[in-house]
Amino acid sequence: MTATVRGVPDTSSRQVTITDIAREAGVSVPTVSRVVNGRDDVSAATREKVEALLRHHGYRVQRGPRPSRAFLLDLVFDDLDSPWAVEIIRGVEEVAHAAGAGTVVSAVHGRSASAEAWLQNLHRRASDGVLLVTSDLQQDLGPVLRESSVPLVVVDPAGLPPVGVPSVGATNWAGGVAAAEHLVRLGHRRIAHVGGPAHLLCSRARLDGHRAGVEAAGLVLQDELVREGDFRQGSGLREAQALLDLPEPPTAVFAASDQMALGVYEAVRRRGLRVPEDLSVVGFDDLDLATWASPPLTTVRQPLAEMGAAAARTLLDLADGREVPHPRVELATTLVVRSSTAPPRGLAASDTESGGK
Amino acid sequence: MTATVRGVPDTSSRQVTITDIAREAGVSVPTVSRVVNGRDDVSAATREKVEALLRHHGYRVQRGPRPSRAFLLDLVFDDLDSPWAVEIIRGVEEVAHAAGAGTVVSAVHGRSASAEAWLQNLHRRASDGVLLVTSDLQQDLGPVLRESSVPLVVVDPAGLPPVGVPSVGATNWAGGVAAAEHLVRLGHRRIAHVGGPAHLLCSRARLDGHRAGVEAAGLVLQDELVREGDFRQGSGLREAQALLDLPEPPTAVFAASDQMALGVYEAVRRRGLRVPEDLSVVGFDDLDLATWASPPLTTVRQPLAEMGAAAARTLLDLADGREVPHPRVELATTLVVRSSTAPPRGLAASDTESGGK
DNA sequence: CAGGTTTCCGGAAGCGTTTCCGGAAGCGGG
DNA sequence: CCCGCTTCCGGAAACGCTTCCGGAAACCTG
Repeated sequence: MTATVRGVPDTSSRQVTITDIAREAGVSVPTVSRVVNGRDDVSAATREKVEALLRHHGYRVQRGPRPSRAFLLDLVFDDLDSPWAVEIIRGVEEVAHAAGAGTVVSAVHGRSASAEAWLQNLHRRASDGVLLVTSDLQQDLGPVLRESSVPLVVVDPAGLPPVGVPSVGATNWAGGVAAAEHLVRLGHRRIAHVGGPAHLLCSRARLDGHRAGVEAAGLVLQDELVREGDFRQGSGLREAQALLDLPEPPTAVFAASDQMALGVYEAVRRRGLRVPEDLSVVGFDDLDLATWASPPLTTVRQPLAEMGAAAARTLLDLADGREVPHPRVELATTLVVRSSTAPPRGLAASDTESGGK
Repeated sequence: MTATVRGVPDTSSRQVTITDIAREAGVSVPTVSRVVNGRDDVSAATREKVEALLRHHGYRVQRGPRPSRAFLLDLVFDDLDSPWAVEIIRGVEEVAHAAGAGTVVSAVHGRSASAEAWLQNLHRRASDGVLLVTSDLQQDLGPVLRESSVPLVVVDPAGLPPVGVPSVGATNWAGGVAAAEHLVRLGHRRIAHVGGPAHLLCSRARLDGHRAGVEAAGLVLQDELVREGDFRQGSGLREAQALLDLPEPPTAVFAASDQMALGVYEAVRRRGLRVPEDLSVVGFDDLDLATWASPPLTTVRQPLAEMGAAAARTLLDLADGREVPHPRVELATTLVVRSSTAPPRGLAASDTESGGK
């Protein structure tokens, strides 16, 4: 099968118009127009005939009025390098699909350079709205999008979203509290934090929650136990190694993402230690991989798909010119206890809280 | 901040036209047209003035000629429930973005019911082409898409793609051989296979490769050691448990996906056994999670992003009416040795091949 | 300053499509 | 056979936009 394949079957000379179709079908131009637009005041016979020709010539409308809506939602990530993203995509896609809209996924790899070009594309395809996900660009793009009057919703805002821009997030702070409380109850006193980039709102909220949960038990979160990562596994490994090198290493680690938690696992493994016997680990997100890590990871569940879905619904409301009742939504996080947390070594399982899901 | 937000700022009465803008700006209609289309034969002052009005009124083209290309690529998955997908998306998005096109991601959850509706959407938005990923729908949709003359490329074909439809895959068979050879060289004799759904081409190829690799060493792959999963973790767990229950359990497992390999990990963990001491495990895909599993997973790398990119390039070629030189492409798989494979218990590390990455 | 070139813009014509309106059939009931 | 009604379709006009072309003004160049 070495035959090559041609893309457009009929590249005769010029795009066909309804005039051509009309002439060939022996009907008038308006009639063809009616068929194309699915009006019902055309006889079955005529419709059949015209439709056949339409299909045969691969007719595509090429001037006429543009539809008021493009039925496209733009979903913009900073990067597409994590299973994280697919959860959001799934939520958005489901809602968009139900509304007959397509989901355009893009990544503004890093810098505004490509963002400029991306904006042009956006404008050309007349997207109905933009969902911006945890992006540093939020600050740069926000105003531009605002001005171009494209509906905008921010998912998991990186900072305070501009006024008038609805956002959907999760209760990061509460999640941090829950994680800390869980570990405290197990008897841990030195609970380290491996956070995300400090300039992100969600990172700060998780850390503050952690601190609050610890302090509620009359403990303090020492500075040496707070490390900054970038949500990726590598940073979890790196920071966990630093923590284990401490003269008095922690007995538990709360990592601000599941991926970093896996990095912590690896640091533990490389030391010949074990989770949770030597170190308890709590993650954040509850991605698929949390269930299937060895051991299954205790983590703070963040309903990513639901967040995407909620954001998409809000965006569709905006695009339709409906009012958005709740410009700021935070969905609840919940602690999911699995097998990566246990009482610290040397402490009898007093009021044990570990165990299966 | 309880203020509601309105989507469309100016819903005065009627959509603004360039005629309105022209009148208000005190210029002619063609001039506004030129500004809108970014022509360069407009003075800076005039352009500025018109652009301001355009923005202010939120002008959107509403008739004129449609662009010949929509600059949209449709990327269709069966389901969006795996980190798998995001790799493909990334590859496609990169190429599409570079070509100024958007990537529309959708999931035809299961059945043709929604596929029908989806096709309608597709047609309405006049997508430039469709990338179909490992879908059972390939058979159903293929012909329909064919007739509607939408360029189509199949990624990781589920079966033999229809003639005339280019496809991009990976050398699944060779990957299976590599995995088996690696395990045989470590001294394994009973190497089980946990495969994907048998009706998928890639599943069959991986199993056949496994068999071939084993037989090349003068061994046979016994039927009891061949299990069928669905590429997801749960099935890996289930099938591995069945294998471990065998009177003479295998000393190594080749799972046809990384996710199933993690399921195998979990089965081993639940038995109180260890990887690789008690069971060597090889996966397939080399997703991110393979690197960060405990222990890091030896796996057959499948260049998913590159596959997506190659498919997208092919699709763009088709959409442009260029000829596609290679209707069928298979990208190379490579074995990545990490720490989940070792010689079987009771066998001295003869010609050891385990070790770090 | 004459002549040529470039820059910038408007009038007119044209694009493919839709909308409006009216007329020709077809049909059943008186 | 006529009447009113519906169904189906065509001519003409309108739609919003683009392209073509020519002319006025500004800007050089010697």
